[in-house]
Amino acid sequence: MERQARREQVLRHAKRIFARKGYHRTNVADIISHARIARGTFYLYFQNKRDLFEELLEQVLGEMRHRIQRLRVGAGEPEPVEQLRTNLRRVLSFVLAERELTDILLNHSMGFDRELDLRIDGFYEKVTDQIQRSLDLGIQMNLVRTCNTRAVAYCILGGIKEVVGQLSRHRRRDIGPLVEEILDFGLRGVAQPELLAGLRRANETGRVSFSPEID
Amino acid sequence: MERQARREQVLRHAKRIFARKGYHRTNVADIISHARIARGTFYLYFQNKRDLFEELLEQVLGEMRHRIQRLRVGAGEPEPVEQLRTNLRRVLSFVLAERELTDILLNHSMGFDRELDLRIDGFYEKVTDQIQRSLDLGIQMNLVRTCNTRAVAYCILGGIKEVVGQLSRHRRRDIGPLVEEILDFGLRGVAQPELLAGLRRANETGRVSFSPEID
Amino acid sequence: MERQARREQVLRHAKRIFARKGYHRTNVADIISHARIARGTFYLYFQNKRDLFEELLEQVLGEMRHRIQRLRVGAGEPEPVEQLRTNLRRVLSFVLAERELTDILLNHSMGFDRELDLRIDGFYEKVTDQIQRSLDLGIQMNLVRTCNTRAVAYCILGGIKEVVGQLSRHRRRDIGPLVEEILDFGLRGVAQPELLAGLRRANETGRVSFSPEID
Amino acid sequence: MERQARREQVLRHAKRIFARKGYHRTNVADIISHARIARGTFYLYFQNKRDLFEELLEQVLGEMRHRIQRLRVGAGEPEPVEQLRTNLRRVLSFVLAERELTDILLNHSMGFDRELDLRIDGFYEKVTDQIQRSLDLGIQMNLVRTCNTRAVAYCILGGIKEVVGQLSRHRRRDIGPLVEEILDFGLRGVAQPELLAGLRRANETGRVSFSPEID
DNA sequence: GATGAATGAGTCTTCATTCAT
DNA sequence: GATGAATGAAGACTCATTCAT
Repeated sequence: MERQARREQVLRHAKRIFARKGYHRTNVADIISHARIARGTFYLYFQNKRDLFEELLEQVLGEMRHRIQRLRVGAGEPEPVEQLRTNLRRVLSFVLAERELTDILLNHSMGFDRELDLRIDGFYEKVTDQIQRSLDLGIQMNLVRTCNTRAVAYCILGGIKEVVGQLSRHRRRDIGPLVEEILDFGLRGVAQPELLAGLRRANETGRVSFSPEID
Repeated sequence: MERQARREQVLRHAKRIFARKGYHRTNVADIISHARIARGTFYLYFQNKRDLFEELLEQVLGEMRHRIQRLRVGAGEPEPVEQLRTNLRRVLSFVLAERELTDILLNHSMGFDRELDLRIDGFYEKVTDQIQRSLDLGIQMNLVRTCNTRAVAYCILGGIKEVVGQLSRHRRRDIGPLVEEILDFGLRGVAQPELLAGLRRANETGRVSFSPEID
Repeated sequence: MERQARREQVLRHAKRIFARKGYHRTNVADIISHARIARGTFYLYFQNKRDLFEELLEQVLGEMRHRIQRLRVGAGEPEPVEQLRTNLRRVLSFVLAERELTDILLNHSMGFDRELDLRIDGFYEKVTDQIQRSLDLGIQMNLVRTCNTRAVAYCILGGIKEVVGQLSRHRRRDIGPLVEEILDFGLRGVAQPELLAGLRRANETGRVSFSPEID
Repeated sequence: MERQARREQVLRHAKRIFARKGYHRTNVADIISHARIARGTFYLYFQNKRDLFEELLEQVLGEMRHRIQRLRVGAGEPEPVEQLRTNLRRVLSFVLAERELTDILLNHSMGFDRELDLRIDGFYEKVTDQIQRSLDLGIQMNLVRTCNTRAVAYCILGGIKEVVGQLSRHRRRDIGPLVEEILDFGLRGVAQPELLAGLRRANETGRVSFSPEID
């Protein structure tokens, strides 16, 4: 367990430096000097620099995968919009809490090595799939207008990436309004026109909702 | 002229390699071996690798800046939506025509050196400003619903970046439907709810329009 | 301390090579192969080749500055001639002891880079000033004939440089007679004619002296 | 002859640049840009950079050899001191007239390649021999005191080199006094003590002389 | 002859990784 | 386990020289 603590100490420092300078401009000397360990010690805990980076990347991806949950339909499940909101909120919270980590994923994405690049690509591909499936489901449920769900999924993914990327770079405390803003924009973008009439921002809660009965 | 032709030959090859392998994994040896020139020849035309890359980057940014035009309001000017469509179409056409070049900007963005990173950031910042100003204008004209225009501008920018990024990587011939899809999504996301009733995709043209008279 | 020892090992080898081949014909490969260290190791101890050379140069200049002492006049101080003799002896001893080092200063002087060239120039300028001041003092004390002390100072400096340069290149054990020869030549060149009658080489000691009472 | 004119044009420019920056810091680009000829043209007139330099060096050495004439003893020949004076005057005149050329020899001496270095060494060796022979002759003629003529020859050579080196770097118009100063210093340094009484500087001419009849 | 684009050997420098202590 | 000195492969850049036009 001592070992694990040590690893984490180094990871903590490396994370900060990678976020600040990017993968290529960060060298092992930077990491060990900040972590206050010897050169050799570094290689006692990590196979190499790429390995350390991979681990950090896996942390972000893992946490992100965990926080982005597939929409569930069924009795007892929250409304779809509510599930989207929760997903978004979880993602943005993570960004806020681990700004450096997410900055690595979002602002220094790509250009490491073939395998890591593919892993990031794969992650985004998965998320896109999930968004697309949700849209397809929405169409089936007659909540979403018919559209090229792949293209729209990319739009949605991109929008979130961008907002999240900005969030990871700039100081910001309260994500609530931001979540609503994104959700609002996205939902309006895909909603069935018929539902749009009922879609408005409830003044009291500032929340987007499709539930006319709440209104 | 001879000189310029040579430069362009090298740029052409370098472009392809940068797009394929990214900035850091590409070395001068790669470039010269593909361009079939000697090491010294490279330095006859470019100060160094970074310089060559900067030139390519400037090509993309310059062309993009040129193709993204500010919305003009006034008699004789096309409808705002039409102007958006034209911008989008011009951007996507460029991506299709110069897939490798745009891939550099979109998929290998960031992590070069401080200055180039800033230049890319600056470009996106400018585009975001432009989107935001358009939204603000739209609100004034009562075409756009009130919203946090900065946040929404990021969503829109991100959506376009993502679609464009995908486009630069995958083969695709016809951008028409894609343009409409993005436009549709984005317009619905920001439009005044009152206008949404009149907004639909005309079956014949496949075009989004706010003009109820077309209907 | 280990570090310092290593540095000195490299300096020792570099010194020999610089002395043999000169600065420009010596490359880092030469140095590391003689010092039997790896390329990287070299840069562990020195920023670059120029840096290493600068250090050697500074060693010579420092030691030379240290060994050339300003003439002191006053009760209890040795006779001026004796002080000159001691200076000269100290300089020549150093040359003999550190033939390679002084060879660098004397036979490969100039042509490195602007800054190092200036440093050597500056050193010689300082020495010339010192010689000139001694001559001026000698004139005041009526030991030295009136003359253009600047020009004569250059003659003296040049004479010493040349002898010393030869000494650094050729094998020679005993500097005593050489010191006397230079001193004799120089003193006769500048002495007040009135004193010259009393100036002769004492047969027993082989030493030049202005002290008539010894006679 | 056209060819020769061209060569000299290039030599003239190269001379200036070599004098200013030294051999190693001067590159072919410098030379051709100043001489306003194409790269290839350079190699039409000179085998290579080293060759061009060698030619300049040979110019200085040749001219110097020519201006330094062996002392002649015999009826109808000028006095030895007068011959020394003439030699010195000729050397210094050349320095003044061809400052850049002599600067190359004197201030950037050594460190080119083995062969050129040896050639310069050889030149100085010859001059030293000549000085030594003159001293030996002087001893025979009872004009010069007994001394280590080799060592003294180096002193004299060095003195002249230094003065000449300074002269080549700094602006100076009138060499007359300088010649006398050096001559005075050198002659006093080696003269038979008996002659020193008669040696003084004639006020009117400023010239050193051993001729008591002038007095 | 003249040109200047092209060449590639030579050099320096960096930095991730290893290994003896 | 920890250390940090040592390594050497990898890569960038320069510049004297050649050669096709």
